[in-house]
Amino acid sequence: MEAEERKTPARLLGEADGVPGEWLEPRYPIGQAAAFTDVPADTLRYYERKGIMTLAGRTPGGARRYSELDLEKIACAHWLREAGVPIDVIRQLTALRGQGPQTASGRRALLVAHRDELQRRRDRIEESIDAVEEKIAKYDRIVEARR
Amino acid sequence: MEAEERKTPARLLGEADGVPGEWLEPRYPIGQAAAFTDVPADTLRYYERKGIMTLAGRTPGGARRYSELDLEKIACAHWLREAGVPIDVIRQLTALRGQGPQTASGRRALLVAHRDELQRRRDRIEESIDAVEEKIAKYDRIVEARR
DNA sequence: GCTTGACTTAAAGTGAACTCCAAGTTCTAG
DNA sequence: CTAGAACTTGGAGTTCACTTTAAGTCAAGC
Repeated sequence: MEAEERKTPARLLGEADGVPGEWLEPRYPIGQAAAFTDVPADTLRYYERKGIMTLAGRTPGGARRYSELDLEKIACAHWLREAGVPIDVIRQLTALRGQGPQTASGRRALLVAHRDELQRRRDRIEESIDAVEEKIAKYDRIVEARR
Repeated sequence: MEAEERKTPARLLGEADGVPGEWLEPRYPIGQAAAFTDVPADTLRYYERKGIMTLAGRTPGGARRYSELDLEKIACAHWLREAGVPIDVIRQLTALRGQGPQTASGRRALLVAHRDELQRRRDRIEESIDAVEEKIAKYDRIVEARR
Protein backbone atom coordinates (compact mmCIF):
# COMPACT_ATOMS: atom_id res chain seq x y z
CA MET A 1 0.00 0.00 0.00
CA GLU A 2 1.29 3.41 -1.01
CA ALA A 3 1.71 6.26 1.42
CA GLU A 4 -0.10 8.62 -0.95
CA GLU A 5 -2.83 7.63 -3.41
CA ARG A 6 -2.16 8.61 -7.01
CA LYS A 7 -4.93 11.07 -7.80
CA THR A 8 -4.73 11.74 -11.51
CA PRO A 9 -4.72 9.41 -14.51
CA ALA A 10 -2.29 10.10 -17.27
CA ARG A 11 -4.78 11.71 -19.64
CA LEU A 12 -5.89 14.29 -17.10
CA LEU A 13 -2.28 15.30 -16.65
CA GLY A 14 -1.92 15.64 -20.39
CA GLU A 15 0.72 12.92 -20.61
CA ALA A 16 -0.21 11.90 -24.14
CA ASP A 17 1.05 8.39 -24.71
CA GLY A 18 1.88 6.67 -27.96
CA VAL A 19 -0.94 4.17 -28.18
CA PRO A 20 -3.99 5.73 -29.86
CA GLY A 21 -7.33 5.00 -28.21
CA GLU A 22 -5.58 3.98 -25.04
CA TRP A 23 -7.58 6.41 -22.99
CA LEU A 24 -10.70 4.55 -24.08
CA GLU A 25 -9.49 1.40 -22.32
CA PRO A 26 -11.78 0.55 -19.40
CA ARG A 27 -9.03 0.38 -16.86
CA TYR A 28 -10.01 2.02 -13.60
CA PRO A 29 -12.16 0.34 -10.95
CA ILE A 30 -14.79 2.47 -9.28
CA GLY A 31 -12.66 3.24 -6.24
CA GLN A 32 -9.92 4.68 -8.42
CA ALA A 33 -12.44 6.61 -10.46
CA ALA A 34 -13.84 8.02 -7.22
CA ALA A 35 -10.36 9.03 -6.06
CA PHE A 36 -9.46 10.58 -9.43
CA THR A 37 -12.64 12.58 -9.83
CA ASP A 38 -13.35 13.29 -6.19
CA VAL A 39 -16.85 11.91 -6.62
CA PRO A 40 -17.80 9.20 -4.09
CA ALA A 41 -18.26 5.71 -5.54
CA ASP A 42 -21.84 5.64 -4.29
CA THR A 43 -22.52 8.82 -6.19
CA LEU A 44 -21.01 7.35 -9.36
CA ARG A 45 -23.40 4.40 -9.13
CA TYR A 46 -26.21 6.81 -8.37
CA TYR A 47 -25.38 8.88 -11.46
CA GLU A 48 -25.42 5.69 -13.47
CA ARG A 49 -28.86 4.72 -12.14
CA LYS A 50 -30.07 8.22 -12.95
CA GLY A 51 -28.91 7.81 -16.51
CA ILE A 52 -26.35 10.58 -16.59
CA MET A 53 -23.47 8.18 -17.23
CA THR A 54 -23.56 5.69 -20.04
CA LEU A 55 -22.34 2.49 -18.51
CA ALA A 56 -18.59 2.10 -18.36
CA GLY A 57 -16.99 -1.19 -19.28
CA ARG A 58 -17.29 -4.16 -16.95
CA THR A 59 -15.00 -7.00 -16.07
CA PRO A 60 -16.29 -10.51 -16.87
CA GLY A 61 -17.26 -10.69 -13.21
CA GLY A 62 -19.37 -7.54 -13.43
CA ALA A 63 -17.15 -4.94 -11.79
CA ARG A 64 -17.18 -1.48 -13.39
CA ARG A 65 -14.07 -0.33 -15.22
CA TYR A 66 -13.82 3.30 -16.24
CA SER A 67 -11.82 4.61 -19.16
CA GLU A 68 -10.13 7.97 -18.99
CA LEU A 69 -12.79 9.33 -21.31
CA ASP A 70 -15.33 8.11 -18.77
CA LEU A 71 -13.46 9.98 -16.07
CA GLU A 72 -13.71 13.14 -18.10
CA LYS A 73 -17.43 12.63 -18.56
CA ILE A 74 -17.77 12.15 -14.81
CA ALA A 75 -15.79 15.29 -14.17
CA CYS A 76 -18.02 17.16 -16.59
CA ALA A 77 -21.26 15.87 -15.04
CA HIS A 78 -19.99 16.61 -11.56
CA TRP A 79 -18.92 20.05 -12.57
CA LEU A 80 -22.36 20.73 -14.00
CA ARG A 81 -23.90 19.53 -10.72
CA GLU A 82 -21.66 21.86 -8.76
CA ALA A 83 -22.80 24.64 -11.06
CA GLY A 84 -26.30 23.80 -9.87
CA VAL A 85 -27.51 22.04 -13.01
CA PRO A 86 -30.16 19.56 -11.92
CA ILE A 87 -29.60 15.87 -12.64
CA ASP A 88 -32.57 15.92 -14.97
CA VAL A 89 -31.00 18.51 -17.25
CA ILE A 90 -27.67 16.70 -17.20
CA ARG A 91 -29.54 13.57 -18.25
CA GLN A 92 -31.04 15.43 -21.20
CA LEU A 93 -27.63 16.71 -22.22
CA THR A 94 -26.16 13.22 -21.95
CA ALA A 95 -29.01 11.75 -23.98
CA LEU A 96 -28.57 14.35 -26.72
CA ARG A 97 -24.84 13.84 -26.79
CA GLY A 98 -25.51 10.14 -27.29
CA GLN A 99 -27.63 10.95 -30.34
CA GLY A 100 -24.80 12.42 -32.31
CA PRO A 101 -23.66 15.81 -33.57
CA GLN A 102 -26.97 16.89 -35.11
CA THR A 103 -28.22 17.53 -31.55
CA ALA A 104 -25.54 20.15 -30.94
CA SER A 105 -27.87 23.12 -31.28
CA GLY A 106 -30.33 21.49 -28.87
CA ARG A 107 -27.56 21.03 -26.36
CA ARG A 108 -26.49 24.59 -26.89
CA ALA A 109 -30.03 25.74 -26.12
CA LEU A 110 -30.03 23.78 -22.85
CA LEU A 111 -26.76 25.39 -21.86
CA VAL A 112 -27.99 28.86 -22.77
CA ALA A 113 -31.11 28.30 -20.67
CA HIS A 114 -28.93 27.25 -17.79
CA ARG A 115 -26.61 30.20 -18.18
CA ASP A 116 -29.60 32.53 -18.04
CA GLU A 117 -30.80 30.75 -14.92
CA LEU A 118 -27.34 31.12 -13.38
CA GLN A 119 -27.33 34.81 -14.18
CA ARG A 120 -30.71 35.27 -12.53
CA ARG A 121 -29.43 33.36 -9.51
CA ARG A 122 -26.31 35.49 -9.35
CA ASP A 123 -28.35 38.68 -9.58
CA ARG A 124 -30.60 37.53 -6.74
CA ILE A 125 -27.55 36.75 -4.62
CA GLU A 126 -26.11 40.13 -5.48
CA GLU A 127 -29.27 41.78 -4.21
CA SER A 128 -29.11 39.67 -1.08
CA ILE A 129 -25.53 40.71 -0.46
CA ASP A 130 -26.49 44.37 -0.77
CA ALA A 131 -29.38 43.91 1.63
CA VAL A 132 -27.27 42.00 4.14
CA GLU A 133 -24.61 44.68 3.97
CA GLU A 134 -27.25 47.23 4.77
CA LYS A 135 -28.31 45.21 7.80
CA ILE A 136 -24.70 44.88 8.88
CA ALA A 137 -24.31 48.64 8.63
CA LYS A 138 -27.38 49.02 10.79
CA TYR A 139 -25.81 46.79 13.43
CA ASP A 140 -22.61 48.76 13.18
CA ARG A 141 -24.51 51.87 14.09
CA ILE A 142 -26.21 50.07 16.99
CA VAL A 143 -22.96 48.62 18.30
CA GLU A 144 -21.28 51.99 17.87
CA ALA A 145 -24.06 53.73 19.80
CA ARG A 146 -23.67 51.31 22.71
CA ARG A 147 -19.97 51.95 23.25
CA MET B 1 -66.24 38.78 -1.31
CA GLU B 2 -64.01 41.40 -2.90
CA ALA B 3 -62.95 41.25 -6.51
CA GLU B 4 -59.33 41.84 -5.49
CA GLU B 5 -57.71 40.88 -2.20
CA ARG B 6 -56.05 43.75 -0.36
CA LYS B 7 -52.39 42.79 -0.24
CA THR B 8 -50.69 45.24 2.03
CA PRO B 9 -51.41 46.31 5.59
CA ALA B 10 -51.29 49.99 6.36
CA ARG B 11 -47.86 49.91 7.99
CA LEU B 12 -46.16 48.36 5.00
CA LEU B 13 -47.61 51.11 2.84
CA GLY B 14 -46.16 53.64 5.21
CA GLU B 15 -49.59 55.03 6.15
CA ALA B 16 -48.57 56.00 9.66
CA ASP B 17 -51.74 56.37 11.69
CA GLY B 18 -52.31 58.43 14.80
CA VAL B 19 -52.59 55.70 17.41
CA PRO B 20 -49.16 54.75 18.75
CA GLY B 21 -48.52 51.05 19.09
CA GLU B 22 -51.37 50.28 16.76
CA TRP B 23 -49.19 48.23 14.52
CA LEU B 24 -48.49 45.98 17.49
CA GLU B 25 -52.18 44.99 17.63
CA PRO B 26 -52.57 41.32 16.77
CA ARG B 27 -55.10 41.89 14.06
CA TYR B 28 -54.50 39.72 11.02
CA PRO B 29 -55.54 36.08 10.79
CA ILE B 30 -53.08 33.69 9.21
CA GLY B 31 -54.76 33.78 5.81
CA GLN B 32 -54.39 37.55 5.64
CA ALA B 33 -50.83 37.35 6.87
CA ALA B 34 -50.14 34.82 4.14
CA ALA B 35 -51.69 37.11 1.51
CA PHE B 36 -49.79 40.17 2.76
CA THR B 37 -46.41 38.52 2.98
CA ASP B 38 -46.78 36.08 0.11
CA VAL B 39 -45.75 33.25 2.41
CA PRO B 40 -48.21 30.33 2.46
CA ALA B 41 -50.08 29.86 5.74
CA ASP B 42 -48.64 26.36 6.04
CA THR B 43 -45.19 27.79 5.80
CA LEU B 44 -45.97 30.36 8.50
CA ARG B 45 -46.98 27.56 10.89
CA TYR B 46 -43.89 25.65 9.85
CA TYR B 47 -41.68 28.65 10.62
CA GLU B 48 -43.34 28.90 13.99
CA ARG B 49 -42.67 25.23 14.77
CA LYS B 50 -39.09 25.75 13.69
CA GLY B 51 -38.75 28.59 16.18
CA ILE B 52 -38.02 31.37 13.71
CA MET B 53 -41.19 33.24 14.64
CA THR B 54 -42.00 34.11 18.22
CA LEU B 55 -45.61 33.15 18.65
CA ALA B 56 -48.07 35.75 17.46
CA GLY B 57 -51.14 36.69 19.50
CA ARG B 58 -54.06 34.29 19.62
CA THR B 59 -57.79 34.72 19.79
CA PRO B 60 -59.52 33.19 22.84
CA GLY B 61 -60.40 30.33 20.52
CA GLY B 62 -56.73 29.69 19.68
CA ALA B 63 -56.48 31.21 16.19
CA ARG B 64 -53.30 33.11 15.36
CA ARG B 65 -53.50 36.87 14.99
CA TYR B 66 -50.51 38.67 13.52
CA SER B 67 -49.58 42.28 14.21
CA GLU B 68 -48.00 44.43 11.54
CA LEU B 69 -44.72 44.11 13.36
CA ASP B 70 -45.16 40.34 13.06
CA LEU B 71 -45.71 40.74 9.34
CA GLU B 72 -42.44 42.62 9.08
CA LYS B 73 -40.64 39.89 10.98
CA ILE B 74 -42.16 37.33 8.62
CA ALA B 75 -41.08 39.37 5.62
CA CYS B 76 -37.58 39.56 7.06
CA ALA B 77 -37.35 35.83 7.76
CA HIS B 78 -38.73 34.99 4.36
CA TRP B 79 -36.36 37.35 2.70
CA LEU B 80 -33.44 35.75 4.52
CA ARG B 81 -34.68 32.34 3.34
CA GLU B 82 -34.83 33.56 -0.23
CA ALA B 83 -31.29 34.80 0.21
CA GLY B 84 -30.41 31.18 1.02
CA VAL B 85 -30.00 31.59 4.78
CA PRO B 86 -30.81 28.20 6.34
CA ILE B 87 -33.68 28.02 8.82
CA ASP B 88 -31.20 27.13 11.52
CA VAL B 89 -29.29 30.38 11.15
CA ILE B 90 -32.48 32.39 11.04
CA ARG B 91 -33.48 30.68 14.27
CA GLN B 92 -30.22 31.76 15.87
CA LEU B 93 -30.74 35.33 14.72
CA THR B 94 -34.28 35.32 16.06
CA ALA B 95 -33.15 33.89 19.37
CA LEU B 96 -30.44 36.52 19.71
CA ARG B 97 -32.85 39.28 18.80
CA GLY B 98 -35.12 38.00 21.56
CA GLN B 99 -32.27 38.39 24.05
CA GLY B 100 -32.05 42.12 23.70
CA PRO B 101 -29.67 44.68 22.28
CA GLN B 102 -26.49 43.35 23.93
CA THR B 103 -26.55 40.53 21.34
CA ALA B 104 -26.28 42.98 18.46
CA SER B 105 -22.63 42.24 17.78
CA GLY B 106 -23.35 38.51 17.79
CA ARG B 107 -26.08 39.03 15.26
CA ARG B 108 -23.79 41.19 13.21
CA ALA B 109 -21.23 38.37 13.17
CA LEU B 110 -23.86 35.92 11.90
CA LEU B 111 -24.78 38.30 9.13
CA VAL B 112 -21.16 38.90 8.18
CA ALA B 113 -20.61 35.14 8.04
CA HIS B 114 -23.62 34.82 5.80
CA ARG B 115 -22.53 37.65 3.57
CA ASP B 116 -19.18 35.96 3.10
CA GLU B 117 -20.96 32.73 2.28
CA LEU B 118 -23.12 34.57 -0.25
CA GLN B 119 -20.05 36.09 -1.83
CA ARG B 120 -18.43 32.70 -2.15
CA ARG B 121 -21.62 31.37 -3.67
CA ARG B 122 -21.77 34.27 -6.12
CA ASP B 123 -18.15 33.76 -7.12
CA ARG B 124 -18.76 30.08 -7.75
CA ILE B 125 -21.77 30.93 -9.90
CA GLU B 126 -19.69 33.49 -11.74
CA GLU B 127 -17.14 30.81 -12.53
CA SER B 128 -19.90 28.50 -13.66
CA ILE B 129 -21.28 31.15 -15.96
CA ASP B 130 -17.87 31.65 -17.53
CA ALA B 131 -17.45 27.93 -18.00
CA VAL B 132 -20.91 27.50 -19.47
CA GLU B 133 -20.27 30.37 -21.85
CA GLU B 134 -17.13 28.65 -22.98
CA LYS B 135 -19.10 25.48 -23.65
CA ILE B 136 -21.71 27.48 -25.52
CA ALA B 137 -18.99 29.00 -27.67
CA LYS B 138 -17.72 25.51 -28.40
CA TYR B 139 -21.18 24.50 -29.59
CA ASP B 140 -21.35 27.65 -31.68
CA ARG B 141 -18.24 26.55 -33.49
CA ILE B 142 -19.66 23.05 -33.98
CA VAL B 143 -23.00 24.34 -35.24
CA GLU B 144 -21.17 26.82 -37.47
CA ALA B 145 -18.95 24.10 -38.91
CA ARG B 146 -21.99 21.97 -39.80
CA ARG B 147 -23.69 24.66 -41.90
C1' DG C 1 -79.74 25.52 14.43
C1' DC C 2 -77.10 24.73 10.29
C1' DT C 3 -73.93 25.35 6.72
C1' DT C 4 -69.75 27.16 5.11
C1' DG C 5 -65.26 28.51 5.30
C1' DA C 6 -61.20 29.60 7.77
C1' DC C 7 -58.83 28.01 11.21
C1' DT C 8 -56.42 24.26 14.67
C1' DT C 9 -53.19 20.10 15.57
C1' DA C 10 -49.94 16.18 14.92
C1' DA C 11 -48.17 13.49 11.70
C1' DA C 12 -47.22 11.74 7.26
C1' DG C 13 -45.72 12.68 2.51
C1' DT C 14 -42.75 14.98 -1.17
C1' DG C 15 -38.71 15.67 -4.00
C1' DA C 16 -33.97 16.33 -4.81
C1' DA C 17 -29.59 14.46 -4.30
C1' DC C 18 -27.31 11.83 -2.17
C1' DT C 19 -25.52 8.32 1.50
C1' DC C 20 -25.43 4.19 3.92
C1' DC C 21 -26.33 -0.71 4.70
C1' DA C 22 -26.56 -5.85 4.35
C1' DA C 23 -25.44 -9.74 2.18
C1' DG C 24 -23.26 -11.74 -1.18
C1' DT C 25 -19.38 -11.92 -5.16
C1' DT C 26 -14.97 -10.84 -7.29
C1' DC C 27 -10.38 -9.47 -7.52
C1' DT C 28 -5.59 -9.48 -6.07
C1' DA C 29 -1.36 -10.20 -3.33
C1' DG C 30 1.20 -13.53 -1.00
C1' DC D 1 -5.19 -21.53 -2.63
C1' DT D 2 -6.67 -18.31 0.54
C1' DA D 3 -7.33 -14.02 3.20
C1' DG D 4 -9.08 -9.83 2.89
C1' DA D 5 -9.88 -5.68 0.34
C1' DA D 6 -12.82 -4.01 -3.08
C1' DC D 7 -16.60 -4.69 -5.52
C1' DT D 8 -21.81 -5.97 -6.59
C1' DT D 9 -26.98 -5.29 -5.81
C1' DG D 10 -31.43 -3.59 -4.08
C1' DG D 11 -33.30 -1.02 -0.85
C1' DA D 12 -33.56 1.80 3.19
C1' DG D 13 -32.15 6.09 5.52
C1' DT D 14 -30.86 11.21 5.60
C1' DT D 15 -31.37 16.16 5.13
C1' DC D 16 -33.77 20.26 3.95
C1' DA D 17 -37.67 22.90 3.40
C1' DC D 18 -41.69 22.50 2.79
C1' DT D 19 -46.58 20.56 1.66
C1' DT D 20 -50.43 17.80 2.39
C1' DT D 21 -53.65 15.18 5.04
C1' DA D 22 -56.86 13.85 8.54
C1' DA D 23 -59.75 14.96 11.86
C1' DG D 24 -61.49 18.14 14.34
C1' DT D 25 -62.81 23.37 16.28
C1' DC D 26 -64.53 28.06 15.79
C1' DA D 27 -67.01 32.26 13.86
C1' DA D 28 -70.32 34.34 10.75
C1' DG D 29 -74.36 34.52 7.85
C1' DC D 30 -78.99 32.76 6.87
